[in-house]
Amino acid sequence: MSSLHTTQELKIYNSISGQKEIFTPITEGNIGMYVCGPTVYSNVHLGNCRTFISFDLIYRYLKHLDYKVRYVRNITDAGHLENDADTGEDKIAKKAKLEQLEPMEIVQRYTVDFHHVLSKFNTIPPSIEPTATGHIIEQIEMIKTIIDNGFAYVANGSVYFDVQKFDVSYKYGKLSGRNLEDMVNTSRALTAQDDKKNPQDFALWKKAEEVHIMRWPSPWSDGFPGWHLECTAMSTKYLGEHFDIHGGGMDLKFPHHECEIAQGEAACGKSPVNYWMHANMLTLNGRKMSKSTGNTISPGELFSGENSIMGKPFAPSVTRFFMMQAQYRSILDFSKEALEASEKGFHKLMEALQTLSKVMTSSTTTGLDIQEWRQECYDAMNDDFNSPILIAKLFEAVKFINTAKEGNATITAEDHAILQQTLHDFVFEVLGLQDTNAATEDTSELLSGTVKLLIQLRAEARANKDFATGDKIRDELLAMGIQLKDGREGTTFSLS
RNA sequence: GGUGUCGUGGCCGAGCGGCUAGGCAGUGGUCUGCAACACCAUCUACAGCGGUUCGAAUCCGCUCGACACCUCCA
Repeated sequence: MSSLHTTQELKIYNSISGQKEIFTPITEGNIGMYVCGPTVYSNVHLGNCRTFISFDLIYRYLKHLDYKVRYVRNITDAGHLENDADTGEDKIAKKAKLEQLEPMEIVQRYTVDFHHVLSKFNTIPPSIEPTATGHIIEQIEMIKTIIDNGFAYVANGSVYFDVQKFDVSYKYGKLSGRNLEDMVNTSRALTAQDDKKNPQDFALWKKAEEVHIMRWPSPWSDGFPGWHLECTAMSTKYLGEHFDIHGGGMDLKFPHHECEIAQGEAACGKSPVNYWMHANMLTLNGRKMSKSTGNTISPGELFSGENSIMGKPFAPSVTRFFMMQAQYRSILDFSKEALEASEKGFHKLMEALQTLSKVMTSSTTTGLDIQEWRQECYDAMNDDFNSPILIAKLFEAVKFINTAKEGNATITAEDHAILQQTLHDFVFEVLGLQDTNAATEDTSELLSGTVKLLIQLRAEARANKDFATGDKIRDELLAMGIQLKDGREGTTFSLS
């Protein structure tokens, strides 16, 4: 299927084996992919966004390879506790109390924010976006199965997963490389006074306190489901007991994903996922961005420039490009200098795309083997979605385009078409970038006509050596965000 | 304390046994009335110390340092 695009197979780094593996879907031509979504109790920060942008790249490339992808990303709107002790409070309920709102108002507000921000980053919505509260019945059914299979116990109205017992039959810790014995011996967690038999056990169902508003009836108590269980219930419902790819942020690897594996095996008798993928963290000042420590910057603050770190606004596409310049498994550090570098590079890339349409074709191609270059682009992405290598390749094309424009390289009409198509595919379709300049072309005839008139007036002034007037037009337009560019064939403009 | 990841030129960031990563900044040019924009050229690094090898940033060992997870976090 992918042979249309590439002669090499797609390799994916599988977190559970710790190495790159050739990707083989369970059903040829189809992929089931589940990514853990946000807990909607506050505005998303940029670190959260990186994970979803990383998986957007992956989703886009898989689609580009003509796979039919069912992409499921949940919304956690209940059950995510502040901590694992019995006193642990549901994040959403806590926020609701704080803001004196219904929990569902909290959920709605931050779900809207989440969607709004992700659309700014030009991410494609998932195929299905299920919520935890919409799947209480499925979760209760799954808990019943796990109890029936002997891997969970009821205590005081709550249900806990019996990790010790599970470990005997299936081994707990496969994903995170831990073994239960070590964990028992070295656990830092103080023995919380709760209903659990062992500190490693985790809640499948929690009995709600009297004051707790978020509660649903179940065979064990009025309560709410455990966080880990939500993902298992929803992934099983929409992708089956065994599916291709499960992703999420690196910080979910343990315990969240480890627990998902345990639940899947305990309920269905088999490992739920073939390829585990983890996107790495975005750091700020060398530290993980995190809501709890306050070391964050929000997308809104970044776009508007209203923040103490950056000193100027950065566009969503520039930010996205910045993220694509690092591989999704690497920690990426966020700074003004790094963003500015990406901004310049991004504009250079976009500029070259415009230039390409003006390059004359010839009877031969010299300076770049277009077919080979194209293959190298695919090789980069096939090697575990190595977007930084892809971008390096794109810049090879940029150099070629500029050289060709100067007449120091040539390209045939056929190669020109391939180059244009390939660049378009990778820049817009796969990397998901948006050309801020191109928007001007269709945005407004009015603007473009007006600026052209000013350019003409300026040209006349300059012809009369009235540089003061010419410079005034130039400088004031620049102040408004319109950059005039004096070239050999006259003056053009772009929005900055 | 346990588990794991990582230390690359001024900055960001690929590579992971032999071949220029790339972007930005800097420097030198081209263009321009002056600029800006743009374009061209250039800058040769892999924490330290040992070892394996014909050859190591890349493999092994040790040392130092950083980060993440083990409690909520994408």
